[in-house]
Amino acid sequence: MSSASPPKTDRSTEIARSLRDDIVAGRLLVGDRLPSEAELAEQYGVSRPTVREALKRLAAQSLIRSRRGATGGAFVNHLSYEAAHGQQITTSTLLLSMNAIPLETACEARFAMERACAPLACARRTSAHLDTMRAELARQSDAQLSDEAFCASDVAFHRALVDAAANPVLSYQLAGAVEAMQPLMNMITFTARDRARIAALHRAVTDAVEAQDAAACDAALTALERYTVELAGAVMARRAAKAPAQPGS
Amino acid sequence: MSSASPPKTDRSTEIARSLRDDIVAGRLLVGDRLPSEAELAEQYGVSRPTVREALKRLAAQSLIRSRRGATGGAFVNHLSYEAAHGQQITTSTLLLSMNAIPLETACEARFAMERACAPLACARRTSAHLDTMRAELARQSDAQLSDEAFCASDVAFHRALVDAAANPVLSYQLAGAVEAMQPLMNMITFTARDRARIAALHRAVTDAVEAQDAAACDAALTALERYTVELAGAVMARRAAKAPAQPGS
DNA sequence: GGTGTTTATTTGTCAGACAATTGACTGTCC
DNA sequence: GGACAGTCAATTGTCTGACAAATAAACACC
Repeated sequence: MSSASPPKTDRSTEIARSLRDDIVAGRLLVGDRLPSEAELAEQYGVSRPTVREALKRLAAQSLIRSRRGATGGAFVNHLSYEAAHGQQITTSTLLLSMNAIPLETACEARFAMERACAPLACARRTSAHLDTMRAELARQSDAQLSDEAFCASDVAFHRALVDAAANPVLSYQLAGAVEAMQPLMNMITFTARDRARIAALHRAVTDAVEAQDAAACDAALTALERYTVELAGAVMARRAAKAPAQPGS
Repeated sequence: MSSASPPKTDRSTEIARSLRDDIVAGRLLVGDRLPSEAELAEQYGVSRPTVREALKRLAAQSLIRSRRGATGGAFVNHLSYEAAHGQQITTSTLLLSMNAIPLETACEARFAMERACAPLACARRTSAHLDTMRAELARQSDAQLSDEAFCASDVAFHRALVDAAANPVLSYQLAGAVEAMQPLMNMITFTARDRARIAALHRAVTDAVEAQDAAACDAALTALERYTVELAGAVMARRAAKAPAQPGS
């Protein structure tokens, strides 16, 4: 029953999964050195290029890092928040762009999670967080700011809010949600009035966090969500009006 | 300035990044076929194995899929929720296990996000969701259940709760948080009394969802979080007592 | 004892080859 | 003319063997 079935998957995929299981299950610990490519090739009964493809798969997920030289080899990576973060953003961005997700759905998810952070942020915010939020607020009032920079500032503002919750796991999760939406937001051209209103809502959030008023913060975020959806809806409607239903082929 | 600096990264890493950028930026759309490996090798001025390593990196992130045969090749993948999900779980699991995250922090993040789903779940739950939750509740009352199966049922219960919010983006995010914690929870041996109490709290959550009472649901989840942390804390303390501070090397 | 050099090990890359798979083309038979 | 089978070409999957580059340890030399 073991060798009867022709392997449906590639050898390199199998090997990668085998090694990944070893890492996830703790049979290979952080910092451990994997056998050399030649040894792995012999162990699995394949050639070195095949092993290398498997290792590259793991490297793509930041599970291992490779160094060459006498004491080189592949080492089990310490998955930092930063690396996890980066993958989270890539995955979330693609998920959003490839699945025709209504902006409303994405917004809802994002603000739901952000509201989850709010009580913690209110309880634990430091002056550093407040300073960051106020600094971004100031930038957002600058009429010279490009739309892209405005969106970037928006992201920075919300990141500061999330970080104020002082829970790295939450920060990591939210980073994906917030930053993945930036490309979507970048498609919006903001009028001066839009910006003023968004900044005002941001100010309400900041004030609530400073006052450690979780309920007010929640309300401000809810209002911000509603306005964001409204704005985006208007943009989409305008775009749809300009390029009406795909002409049939 | 272009060729002066010796490339610090591998060629295969560069190629992978180049192709990934093409995908993320939309220059390659879902379903598009990439050039064949031989063509890519020529384009980038490298050999085919190097191209293959790059492609394997992208495959590891579910960005492409490969098929062989006359019309085969590498195609830009449609990133399904399922695939994103799987990566999310792997990443989150590793992040939790490798960063010595206090269980309290992980719990806090998870329940914060789950509470974020609660109002939506209350508003939108269908009878199917309620049925699933009640079915898992029934399983959890079975004294014959192993600890692993109990944990698995716990995960299934919370997944049903999250899915009831009817927001796929939220489901995808939460799946990582909930399932990544399962290995941690599996380390806990539950007494009959623990199980009874957890089941009771689950019942309270279910009743609140059925009654569409968001406040009660929030309260029940908060109580559940507190009890989970308490339980885990007791386990950790017992373990620490048995194996006191690492003896110096 | 300190310093510079050699050397062994390991990854990164290349070239060429063959097997396996799969769709498309083609020719035959009804 | 149409259905069916065989052949073919394109492409990925894998192997072999080789060389280059990096790197730390061992070693020779002063």
